[in-house]
Amino acid sequence: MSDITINDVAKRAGVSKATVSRVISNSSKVSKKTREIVEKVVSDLNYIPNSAAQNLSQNNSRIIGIVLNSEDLNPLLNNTFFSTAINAISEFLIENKYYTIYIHCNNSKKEKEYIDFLVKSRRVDGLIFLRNYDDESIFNYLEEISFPFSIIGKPNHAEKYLWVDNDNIKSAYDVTKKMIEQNRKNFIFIGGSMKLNVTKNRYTGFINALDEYNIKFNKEYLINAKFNEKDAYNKLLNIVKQNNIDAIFTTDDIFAIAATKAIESINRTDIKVSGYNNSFLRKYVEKDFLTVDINVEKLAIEASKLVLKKVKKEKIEINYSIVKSKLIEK
Amino acid sequence: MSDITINDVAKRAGVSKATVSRVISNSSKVSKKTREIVEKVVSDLNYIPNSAAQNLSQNNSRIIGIVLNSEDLNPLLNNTFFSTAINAISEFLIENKYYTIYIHCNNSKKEKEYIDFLVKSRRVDGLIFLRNYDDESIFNYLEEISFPFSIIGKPNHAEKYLWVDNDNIKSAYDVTKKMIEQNRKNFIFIGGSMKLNVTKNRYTGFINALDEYNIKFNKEYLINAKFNEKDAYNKLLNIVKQNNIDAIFTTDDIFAIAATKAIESINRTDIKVSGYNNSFLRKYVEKDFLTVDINVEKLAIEASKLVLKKVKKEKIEINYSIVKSKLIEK
DNA sequence: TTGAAAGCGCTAACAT
DNA sequence: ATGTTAGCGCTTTCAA
Repeated sequence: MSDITINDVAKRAGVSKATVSRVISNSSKVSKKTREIVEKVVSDLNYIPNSAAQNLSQNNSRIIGIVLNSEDLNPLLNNTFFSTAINAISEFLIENKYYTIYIHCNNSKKEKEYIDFLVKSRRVDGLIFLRNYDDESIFNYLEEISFPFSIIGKPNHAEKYLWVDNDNIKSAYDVTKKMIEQNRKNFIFIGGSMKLNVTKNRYTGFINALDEYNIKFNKEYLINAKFNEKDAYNKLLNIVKQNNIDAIFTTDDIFAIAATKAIESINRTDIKVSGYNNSFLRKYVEKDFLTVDINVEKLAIEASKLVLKKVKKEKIEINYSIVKSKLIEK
Repeated sequence: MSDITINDVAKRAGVSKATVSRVISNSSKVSKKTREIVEKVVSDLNYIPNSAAQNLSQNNSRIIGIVLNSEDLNPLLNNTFFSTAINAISEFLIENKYYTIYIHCNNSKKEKEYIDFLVKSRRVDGLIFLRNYDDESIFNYLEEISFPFSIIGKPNHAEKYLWVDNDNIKSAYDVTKKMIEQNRKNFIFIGGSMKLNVTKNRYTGFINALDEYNIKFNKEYLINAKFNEKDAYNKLLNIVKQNNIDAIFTTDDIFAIAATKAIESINRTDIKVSGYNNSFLRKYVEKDFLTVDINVEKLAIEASKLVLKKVKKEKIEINYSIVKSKLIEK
């Protein structure tokens, strides 16, 4: 490695390193002539500034951390959410001269410690949380030390933080309404833990639609399942067998697929099913179902924009961004 | 933000910052007493060293870059390879006090430029390439400037670089042999581009097994497909319909699924199918097929180990690592 | 418009 | 065993 420094450039160009710095940062008043000379040398020597030196003197890192808690990993592996989000974020940030560091907290207890280390060592300028958790203490902490971060998924204290999300109440309402209009009345609801806002909100939208049509929902048909196929499958099968079910609303295509296979296994393909995420997995079941495209790219980019604004201390008019989701029928 | 520095700690502990530095780096001889005093202050003030300053004076970054070329993105999205690899790498590296930066080259032409920037700006100490490409000029360049990197997937110039891979020739041989032993003779081979070493090697192993049993392979049954279901599906269907096929060897579960659906559609489920990657997608087809678990975690970790050794200038006995894959039958 | 010089927070060689 | 000091490579004030 040659390791050209600003001094080499300065010497060769016959100027001071301050001038080179000015040309590099593309700012301050430098005469056109000087600029051209310096630029020529920079290009000849293929000079690229040492980032550690820049970071030290500017007290930043130009790195945004993407944080994933390991509890989220399993569901995400069955999903393109993770890859899509990371790719979208990194693509967006790199256009803005920021890099993305990826932190996977494989140990929930260590999360605070990890993040504290990152923040205090100034290794990152900001953070993006891939998910909202029930426990928001880490958000609270970061807010206290006024460290920039944004969250994908509306947090409980939505007014305090920067976040992006779909309107889950509305999308669930729309999906449910669609099924009701197809003469469905006897619903099962399958979702993840009710501790997750996403489950709560979709449940709310679901109930709203039923209320509007004066359909009442039997709480015994509310299934909170683990994110693996078998769990939802088994619970569901019991209910369907013994009851007059004609529709199954689920909060994830994974559940929807489980549901589809369950009803196929007992030849009840007349039952309507809906899911979320517009997963490519839908290709792998015979019977298609309703789903919702949550637009992960957009969520990722909006979250990046928000945290970047905060980092750059730009004015933030609205502390959140609602990304439109889309009902997919075929 | 308080931004405690080494000076604050030194002052408070009544020692010089050199001593604090020694305590931090946990090295040199510091008296037990002094160490305890300093450690107390460090913990009281919750001091964490500024990474930019450390990086600048040590001329490193403690960051390893994971590079993905966008050409690879599409196939990877249908796969857990990407998420699994990134998570395994980052988990391993963080235990070794390294961070992972993720670079997605959305523009192949810019790859060299991006990487050059990362390297020259000293933003990364090493790189891990998630895939091997036919064009190895970037590897060649990095080798010339002796910048540490490793590759997941055996490169053409295997002796020159650090890499990890499975023994694809052997695994393909094993799979094929297994099918032959089940009295299969008339094979179709479906793989990606023959420019990819992985395709070439699996094809070689496939042919080796056939040769051993004196079965000859009709080259017209060699399908090089794009990584989307339809492509393989259509080509395949034509061949199967008109010929006496009894087995389909494929280099990816995605292809295997396409194949399975194709043969199901014409009621030829008597045909044996094999794939690669032990994908969770297998759950979503009726008829199961043979597959190979390539052990992505291990590949990722071995690649991390190799590049880390290079970064730390440790002696590297063998420049590659062959990770055992596993034939999965049910 | 340009340069000199201080300083960012740390490490490491040297001295004691 | 500990302190002094000179960098690391940049940015940024201040002066000219």
